[in-house]
Amino acid sequence: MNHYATIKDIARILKISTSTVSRALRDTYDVSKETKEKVLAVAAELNYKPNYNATALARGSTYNIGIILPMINNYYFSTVLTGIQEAAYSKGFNIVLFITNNSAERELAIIQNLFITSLDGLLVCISSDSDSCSHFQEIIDSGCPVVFFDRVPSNIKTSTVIQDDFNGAFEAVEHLIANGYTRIAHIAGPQGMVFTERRVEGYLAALQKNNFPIRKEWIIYSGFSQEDGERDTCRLLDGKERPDAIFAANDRKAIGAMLALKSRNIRIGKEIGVVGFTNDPMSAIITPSLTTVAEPAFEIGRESCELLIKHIKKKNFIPEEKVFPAKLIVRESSIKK
Amino acid sequence: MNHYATIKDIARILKISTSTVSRALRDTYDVSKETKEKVLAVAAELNYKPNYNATALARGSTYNIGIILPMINNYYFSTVLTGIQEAAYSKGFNIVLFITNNSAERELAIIQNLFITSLDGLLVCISSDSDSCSHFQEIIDSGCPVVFFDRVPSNIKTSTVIQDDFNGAFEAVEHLIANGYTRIAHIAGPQGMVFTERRVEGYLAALQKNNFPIRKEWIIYSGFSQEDGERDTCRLLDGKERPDAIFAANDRKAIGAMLALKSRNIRIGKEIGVVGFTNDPMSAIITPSLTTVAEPAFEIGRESCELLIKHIKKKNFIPEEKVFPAKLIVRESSIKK
DNA sequence: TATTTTGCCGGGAACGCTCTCACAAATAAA
DNA sequence: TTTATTTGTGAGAGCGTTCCCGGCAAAATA
Repeated sequence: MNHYATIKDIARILKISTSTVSRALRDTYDVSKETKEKVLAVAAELNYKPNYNATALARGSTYNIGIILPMINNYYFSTVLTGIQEAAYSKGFNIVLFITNNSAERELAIIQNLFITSLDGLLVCISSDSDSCSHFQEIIDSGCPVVFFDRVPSNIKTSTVIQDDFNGAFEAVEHLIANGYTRIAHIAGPQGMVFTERRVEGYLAALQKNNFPIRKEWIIYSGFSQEDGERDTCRLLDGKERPDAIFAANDRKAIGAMLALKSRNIRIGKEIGVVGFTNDPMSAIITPSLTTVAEPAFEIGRESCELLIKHIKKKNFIPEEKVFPAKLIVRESSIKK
Repeated sequence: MNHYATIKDIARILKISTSTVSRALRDTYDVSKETKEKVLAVAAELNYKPNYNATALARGSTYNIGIILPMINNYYFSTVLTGIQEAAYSKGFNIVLFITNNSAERELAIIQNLFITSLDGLLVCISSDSDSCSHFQEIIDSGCPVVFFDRVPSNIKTSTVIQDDFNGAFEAVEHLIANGYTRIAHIAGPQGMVFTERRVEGYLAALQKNNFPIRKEWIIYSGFSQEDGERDTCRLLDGKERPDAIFAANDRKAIGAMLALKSRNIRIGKEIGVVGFTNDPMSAIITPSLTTVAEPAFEIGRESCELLIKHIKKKNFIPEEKVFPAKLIVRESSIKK
């Protein structure tokens, strides 16, 4: 490794003790102005850099927080991560990033090999088919604060940050109904995930409120990708009864749906309405533009991180549950005109 | 911090020395099978986790690499980061992420406060207006391997990984010429950046090869965003002589250009051709679909990281320069038909 | 003047681990 | 049997900090 000057070097040069140097560098009061200045001068001259590992070992706390994400190469997660980073940076924390690729195995491997002793806290969005909750529980029990966001486990008591999936879905479906669509299908996320269920519940609640029948075959659970959306839509179109609107669990699936409709020359909006969820920039670019439910991704990331840091700073925190509102953004894909 | 069992605890229980425990856990040969098994059993029972900071301090090397990126919430960088993460994970390295928000000040602040002693290496894409090269030089001189990718500084001798910007731009413009466009403008990235210049050079070389005149007013330097592309395009359209094709330095700018053309009811392709650079998924979604030059983002990330790890493992490396080919993807926006 | 307070500093243990060296016991070679 | 080699283990220093404790002079108070 690179060899930098240490406080011992500074102490030797100034013929003072290492403790004094340490105090001077940390700007503690117990040191005279002159020696402090001398120390800082020598430190600058030697290009002194504090050894993070030594500090962490001595103090018992690193300024690192671990982030576990299913993926980062889409709008939502990259924006969340940007928000996390913003909060961490402003509070002097570093981010150690882990990506699970939506794989439960990988998530498990990461957690097991996680050098948890070098992290002050953990921010996690569980992978879609995750079943590693007991491992998280173990980490929490050991005293390491953990905050979950977006995809949260149902059976762990700790802080969570999510968007209002139920009301977002509810509003989306009500909007479709208000615009004259009567046969509304839902292409959902993977079964078993909390946010999938909440969005389904919002969908169902809107149907019930308006006295629309519920058709099981019009709720299709699958993955998050554009291809999943395309496949789900084809299944719907090939069914006995064709819906006249599709509410998708996210924008990628909605875009997949739109591509499927386009390839069959079905006019989006006029013949079949489409609403997504996320407000991916793509939704504004695609033709026709996609009506969607906006999630405050940046804010969710920032808030999650701030909450975690709060927990790190005062232990014995009481878990909080933060819910961000989701906002309907009406565009062309859901207007019959 | 969380309190975990240490090797001392294990040693005390088994009445052996800490050195033996250390050896057993690291699976060194210098320990008998029985004691090793006993140690592992006790370690598992106590839920022993190695203290990363202590290990790093004693060994003089962490398994952390720092990543400095201008931003991550777009296709290119989030995909590069995914590639980096893949390589790091498979080699047992952790990623510490820093984001500069395209700000030179922020980049400088990050570098200065970088706890460089806790990083084995650094992977960086400099921010657009970066002028902090001397700081990087200092880090390199101190013995910390640094690999630059995508946006590389021109005056630092170390390994770099980039795509073939010159030939990508050259092919894009040749393609436009081959499709009958004769007045080709270029909306470029920020002036002074290596990759901006290379793409401009490729653009100019293609014009020269085909004996097209070069018009300074048809080369506009600005930022990377969609809004920049929109603004640049409006300037071109409002100029004395209107171009019949626009080659944009990236897809975001190209999409901005398309939006500007659409809002003026200019038919993209037929009246004015557009070519981008990146192969952002949006380029396939937008109507008409956008012809672009694909960059192998994931591979660039993976390769950069592997190169860095190679440098970490054997010091006194000789700098390498890796260039990935860029590939033209023809779609609708550049076809007159 | 005697005593307490204050400001400044040094000594040294501690954090949890790795690694070198030394040494005894077991084995192989002479 | 003697000598050399291998194998398994322990002792202890060291990595670069922080932090508690105590000392000592100067200043403030009695």
